[in-house]
Amino acid sequence: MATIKDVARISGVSVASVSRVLNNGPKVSQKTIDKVSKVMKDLNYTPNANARALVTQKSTTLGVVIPDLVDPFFASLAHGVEQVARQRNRQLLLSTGLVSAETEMQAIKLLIERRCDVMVVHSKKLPDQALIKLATNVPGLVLIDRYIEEIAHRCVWLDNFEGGKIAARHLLALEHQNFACISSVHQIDDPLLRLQGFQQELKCADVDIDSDLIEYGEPTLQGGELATQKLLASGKAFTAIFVYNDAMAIGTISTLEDNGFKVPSNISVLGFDDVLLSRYSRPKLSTLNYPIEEMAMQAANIGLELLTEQAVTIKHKNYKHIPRLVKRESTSFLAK
Amino acid sequence: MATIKDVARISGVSVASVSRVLNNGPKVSQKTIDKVSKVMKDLNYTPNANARALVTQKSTTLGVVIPDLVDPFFASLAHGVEQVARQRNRQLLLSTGLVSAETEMQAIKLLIERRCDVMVVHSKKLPDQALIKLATNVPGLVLIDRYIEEIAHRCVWLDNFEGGKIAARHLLALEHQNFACISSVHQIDDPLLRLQGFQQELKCADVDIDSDLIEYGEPTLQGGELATQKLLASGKAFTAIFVYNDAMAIGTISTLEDNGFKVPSNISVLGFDDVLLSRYSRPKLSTLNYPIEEMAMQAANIGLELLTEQAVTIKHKNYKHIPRLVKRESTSFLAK
DNA sequence: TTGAAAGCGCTACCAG
DNA sequence: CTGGTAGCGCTTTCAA
Repeated sequence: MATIKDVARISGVSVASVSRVLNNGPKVSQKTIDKVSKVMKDLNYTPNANARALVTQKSTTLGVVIPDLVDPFFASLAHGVEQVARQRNRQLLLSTGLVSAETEMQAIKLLIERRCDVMVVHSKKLPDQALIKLATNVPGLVLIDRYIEEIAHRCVWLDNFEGGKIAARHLLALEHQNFACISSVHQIDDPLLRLQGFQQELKCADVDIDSDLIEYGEPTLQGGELATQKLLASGKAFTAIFVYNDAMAIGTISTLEDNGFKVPSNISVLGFDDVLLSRYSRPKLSTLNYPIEEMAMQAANIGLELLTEQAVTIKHKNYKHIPRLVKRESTSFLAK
Repeated sequence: MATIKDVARISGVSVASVSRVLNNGPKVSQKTIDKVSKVMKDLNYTPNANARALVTQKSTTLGVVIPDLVDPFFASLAHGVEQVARQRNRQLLLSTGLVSAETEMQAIKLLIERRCDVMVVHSKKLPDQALIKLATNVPGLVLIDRYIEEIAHRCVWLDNFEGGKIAARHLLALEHQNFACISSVHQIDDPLLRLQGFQQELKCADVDIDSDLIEYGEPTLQGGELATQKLLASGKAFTAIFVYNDAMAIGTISTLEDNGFKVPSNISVLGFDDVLLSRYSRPKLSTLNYPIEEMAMQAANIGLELLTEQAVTIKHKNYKHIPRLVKRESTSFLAK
């Protein structure tokens, strides 16, 4: 592969001049530009980004750390970051495979080795302190879907608790009184917060939720089906159900209909996330929109800003997002 | 950020020695190892991958070029490559945003600038010659979902024509005689090939397909709905329909049911791709499995191999894949 | 077992 | 406007 030296030698100028035309540097004669450009083309010369990064001490990459690429939710997150990367002329570095604190740390380390200075990190397992320390080392590190007080200005997150409350309000407004809930077994705060918000709002309306009508499952279609079967097996009646995410909610609808219930005329089902799936289900799923793509874009932009601004000026900004209710077909007024 | 020099200075050894412990180099005393390791930890030293790549002239990245990350099909492709990357200790470099020959080329160029030597490329717009030339410059470039005779040993692709035939055989075996087709408006070969295969196999059974019953649309839910409406508007009868992909097929089912048809009892619907969606629809979609994730893994592995083996030995391998019929609920025997 | 030094490809500074 | 050159952080001979 041709180097800058080859180009210099063949076009009969110094490497400095070649470098100048490469970077549209100031003060280069048109003659030199033409000559060098031609040789570059002839040689099929491609500048070495690693060498450039080494000498300029600045990165042209944008990192993103997510558990998985196959989950549409994280794909959207990555997509958001990717858009910013393209727009800002950076290359996307993706690190995945996170199931533990170790792999999360490993993924971040890999990015640091590449001297990636801006990264959007989705971490649920690393302790606060580890993340805080990392943040001091990586100027453009931004956390997504997580809130840590000490680095609040670098956290873009969704208020899950409020999400639960919004869900409750919607179902209450539809005059439901008998609720069930399906939550996720996963060891992260999100499901817990959603459930707590839901219950708190219910309590405000003097409604309680029978503990037999709270079930847990894997956050998948099958998880939703299983949990719903358990709910049904309890023999207790309910007319509305708040489900941890859309995939589970679709499993729930499926199981409900297999058991002779109509959604929403007999039972209303409310999901969470508003992934593509929710628009494809029949009935179309009512859900809470989790604006993950925009959040990811915002996070990436914040990371980029962090590099330039003196962090102080934005230290006290708040990047909390509130999910938005999307009424579609799976929730309706309680039938009298 | 601490460099190897810092580590050397503080631990009182040469940079050469530090480099040796970094690379588990041969012939380093345990004493040196311990001393240096401690300093590295104290300094929170992280080796600079760019500098390493520069001097060793070898990359530790794995590139992937896809149009988009939000399309689950491409997310699966990226996921496949990502798994190989992790497994082989490489970092994933993702380039997206492809709608034209220019952007496809640009995406690939970006990877080359980073001196990425192995890449899985999904390109539909670049001409054969451009790709062939690229392949000679990038040792580990592998094409996915595309077949080019001259570099056949570096193409991992699906036989779409055969897919169409399999679809026809399935529907014929179910005793259908009156067919409709929904294809994609996109300017790529895939939809055309699928349609041709479908028609050819039909012809073998002496069945023809009315040209009014071939419609085109965007390869999305809405595209499927629109195309189906047009089909219905033609007023011609059909009992089975072969749709370009799963998203469209779900749109088709939706529209059919809105118009009083039952799937599959009145009309059978067959999709293509077998994306996650197909398992979430009701009725569950019968479709042709496109093993994109495994294909992506294979492509990545081939790229890696290309780096080591003398290309000759594998020059004549064939990486054609045949889609596999997945019978679920949306196709059934013709009702008498 | 260790260190000195050359150099990977490039940028940026300083002279001219 | 151009060339010479130091050096980014690292690996890898070659000597010691």
